[in-house]
Order: sequence, then structure tokens, then C-alpha cells
Amino acid sequence: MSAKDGQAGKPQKGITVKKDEDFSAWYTELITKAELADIRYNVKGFIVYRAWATISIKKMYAKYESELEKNGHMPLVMPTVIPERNFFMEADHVEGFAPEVFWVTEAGGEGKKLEERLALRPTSETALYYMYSMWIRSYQDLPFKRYQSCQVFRYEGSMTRPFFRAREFHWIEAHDVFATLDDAKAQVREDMETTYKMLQDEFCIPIIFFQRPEWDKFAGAVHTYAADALLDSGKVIQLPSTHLLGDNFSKPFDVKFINSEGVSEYGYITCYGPAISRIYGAMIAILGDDQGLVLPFDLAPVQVVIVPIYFKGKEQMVNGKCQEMEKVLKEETDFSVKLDDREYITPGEKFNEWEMRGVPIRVEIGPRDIKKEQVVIVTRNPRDKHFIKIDDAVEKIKEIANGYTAKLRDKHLRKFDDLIVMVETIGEAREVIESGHIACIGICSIDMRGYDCAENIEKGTGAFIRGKRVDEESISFERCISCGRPDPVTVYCAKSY
RNA sequence: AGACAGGUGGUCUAGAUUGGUAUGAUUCUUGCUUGGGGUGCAAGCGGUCGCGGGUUCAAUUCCCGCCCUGUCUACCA
Repeated sequence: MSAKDGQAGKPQKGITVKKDEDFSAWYTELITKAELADIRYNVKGFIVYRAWATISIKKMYAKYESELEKNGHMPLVMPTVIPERNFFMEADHVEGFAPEVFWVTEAGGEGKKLEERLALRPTSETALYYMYSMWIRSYQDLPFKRYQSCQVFRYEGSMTRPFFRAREFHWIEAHDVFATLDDAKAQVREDMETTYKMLQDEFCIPIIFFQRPEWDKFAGAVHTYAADALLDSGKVIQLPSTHLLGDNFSKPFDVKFINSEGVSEYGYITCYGPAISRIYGAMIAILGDDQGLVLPFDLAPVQVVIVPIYFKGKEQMVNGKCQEMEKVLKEETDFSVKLDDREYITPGEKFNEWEMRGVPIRVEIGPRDIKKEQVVIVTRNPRDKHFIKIDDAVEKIKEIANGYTAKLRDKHLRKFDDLIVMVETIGEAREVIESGHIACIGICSIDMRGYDCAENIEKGTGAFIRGKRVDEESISFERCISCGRPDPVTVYCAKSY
């Protein structure tokens, strides 16, 4: 903000930056003005989640948890700390995560060292599988599916952003053990279905699942599959990922079972990590507009706001009608309804405030409406205005509520396809990426064999190879865009957060 | 992690080549006015000028270190 704006004397309650002009500034304003997070806590990468975000995030957790439980997962809660010797049991895992770990080294008196350092979990494989080896005895115990909702800690990224990237973040992690590799692979597919169901259907975030190249896997995994979402800034962001761990962890952690023939075997493990805080960030970034937040109906902290239009001398009458409306809505629906009867600010100010906060439905009632026995119903996105007979109001609100999320989803799903552009040269790839698109290219391989080409492509385009599409791939190329070898794999290349 | 730019009442901001504890707006509180898309007026509250050290009679201002924020690069969910 310039000095001039600061002195302009205008209220600065609303969003002043256009989303497509300066995405970062827009996002920062949204976070502060809609009271989603507070970054003034003064520890880098650790932010305060404020009420408005916390309510939506809790609803997201609830949906996700119930879906996981429907699929046979049981909940548990692990300690936040992991003893050093557990943490170091799987070599690749350690190599990947060690640089990001916060260590607890002292406790009690000043300078009193712990005998063994404790890691603040960056993820819980090494905590859980230590226990799994004690819990799992026989094939009768399998599949063994557990999840926990928790916070994890990673010392990384100077570029921290509220919700997108923090040093402490909120997620769910599911860790499942199976008797066969095929069962484990089936779990990976289930995780991907869960992701589509949650992110696309419930949160209206368009995603594509990619199998990550060999050089870009989760530390310790056989294969990694990750959902990428595209933000309006033209960059993709990695959302949930599911990992086929095979027996890479079963061996060091001794996760074994006795099969039906009485022979001891190692279990096959998968893990799935939807980072709810990041999903929330991506959701508000994708759905939000110049007015502020736009939320799926189920996730809005307030779903219907009633705004009375007061005129001098008619306050009682207007209030009476509004209270009636509130009461009926609360009786006939389970929506979160708010009557904004503050008398010290104008209706216009209320409209703007609740729109900024993403309330899906607004009901306005004033003297004019009362005379006509109607109410005014306005939806947040798209902004439609309906004049409805007061007796039909509840039905209309239910109808709008039912269709609201689906409308939002359709609007954003369509956008994804337009952003993918097929290209044949690295130069073209660079161009389309710089104009905020995803480049679809051929590369000789996503095994380590393709690593040199990948480096060349990533250097030439300034973007990253996100991997091979997991759903059906209709595009094929003649040659690798880098080395020219025939029969390449079709992959996607984009800038990432 | 690296480069650059910053940090002044709750929020935003002026002030520094000229060192002497600070400008304005907004928020908030009280009262009036107003009210169908961000009303107006009056009064009041609110600041150890990010933290620590140095230079100085005196530091918000100059110097050093640290913390935090932003933008752009390097790695992850």
C-alpha cells in the first residue's frame, strides 16, 4: 500500500487488491481482513489459525475423517516426539527428512541435555511402524488401517505462506498394512478416489493425479502419487499424496505377519497424507474473488445471514420479521444461521463484510419487503438476487443450498482443461508455462533413466515435471522433448508452490 | 538456504543527507445523526518507533548483530 492510500481516509475493511492483478497481495489481504490467520505470532512459519478459518478447517477434517472411517480406517493418536533411534531406522527416509527436523535436545534445568534427542515428527512412519511391529501378528490382523489427525513440523522453506507452506502444518496421515503388494496397490487407488471425492466434490478444487518421477518420490517410497491443483497464479501446488512403501519400512521396523501357511512375511505398507491446512489455502485461493472468500456451502462458518434493513421508527417491525425468519430457518434446516442485527453499521457495510467472509446466502428483510410479504435472497457466488414470497423463503433457501456447491464445482472444474497445452519443444514449453499454463510433453522415461533429460527440461523451462497422469492419458508424443528418443511417456510440466 | 526491500498506536502511514521520545487516517469507546451496496458530526482511548548491543550529553533516526515480514531464486505436503 502506498503512502497516499494510507492517508486517503477511506475505510479499508474490504479487499482492495484485484486477485488477477496481484495474487500474492490479494491473498495476504484475504488472510488478514477475513480474519483467517494471524501472522503476528512472530515465529517464522508458525501462524495462528483464527476462528473463521478454524471452523471451516474443522468441517474439512470431519468430512475427511468420516470418509476414511467409512473405508475401514480406525483413528489413533501418536505422540508428537519420535526418539532419534526410531527416526534413523530407514536410510532413505532419514536422508530425505533429516535436514527438516526440529530436535528437542534439552529439558528440565538450564542446559540439561536429554540422553536421546527427540524429533518433533515431520511425519509419523517411524513412530507408527515401531508400534505396528508389536500390534500385527497374523494375516488375520490384516488389512490394518489407521489414521491420525495431527500437526507436524518441518524446518524448511524460507518462503512460508499462511496455510500453503508453514513449518507447522495440520494434516491427516493414514498408514495401512497389507498381506500382498496387490492389496497395497488397491489401497493407493482407494486413496486417490478419496482425494477426488474430498477435494473435487466437497472442496471444489480441480486436481490431477500424477505418478511422480523416480527422482521426486517421498523419501523411502517405491512409488509416489500426488494430486496437483492449479492456482490462478499459474502455478500448481501439491495436495494429498499417497505412497506405495512396499516392504521398505516393514523390513527395518520388523512389521511381519504369519500367513495362513504359518510362514512369517513382511507386510506391504501404504501411507496417505492430505495436508488439511494446505488444502484450505488452495481452496480459498482458487475459489476466492475480488470481494473475498467464496466457500462451498458445507464449509461456510455462517451459511445464511439475515440482514435487517432498518428505517427510523420501523426497527421493531423489521426485527420481528427477521427473528421469525431466523427461528423458522433454525427449526426447518440444520444450517448455520446468523441474524446480523447490529444497529451501528449500515446494511451496505454488512453486505460487504459477509461477502468478504464467504457467506453463501444472504436474506434481506426491510419495510418494503414486509409490505409486499417477500424477502430478498442474494447468493454469494454467483451473485444472484431473488425476490421470494416470505412463505416460500425456506424452500428457496434449501434449494439454493443444495445446488450451491455443485455450481461452484462445475465452474472451477471446467477451467482445468483449458490450462493444459501440448508442446513439442522446450522453447514452446517455456512460453506456455510463462503464460500461466501447464505444458504437456513427452519424456523418454520417468525412471532414473530419464533424469538427465528431466534436468535439461526443468532448466530450460524453469518449471518442474510433475509426473505421469494416473487417470486415462489420451495424448501421446513421437519423441522425447529433450533427447529425441522414440516412444516417450506423456508428462506434465508446471511451476509449483 | 541465498539476493534485495522493509518493521513507527489495534491497522495503515509521515518523519531521518538536518539525532532533541512522533504526523495523519482508520479502527475502537461514548453521544447524536443515518439506514435497500462501505453515512456524517463531536469528544475520548490508544505509541518503551521489532529485539539486543555500540557511538553520543541525547538514538525512532547513525553503526553492528539477531528476529520477523514481503518479493524473487534453491527444496517439500
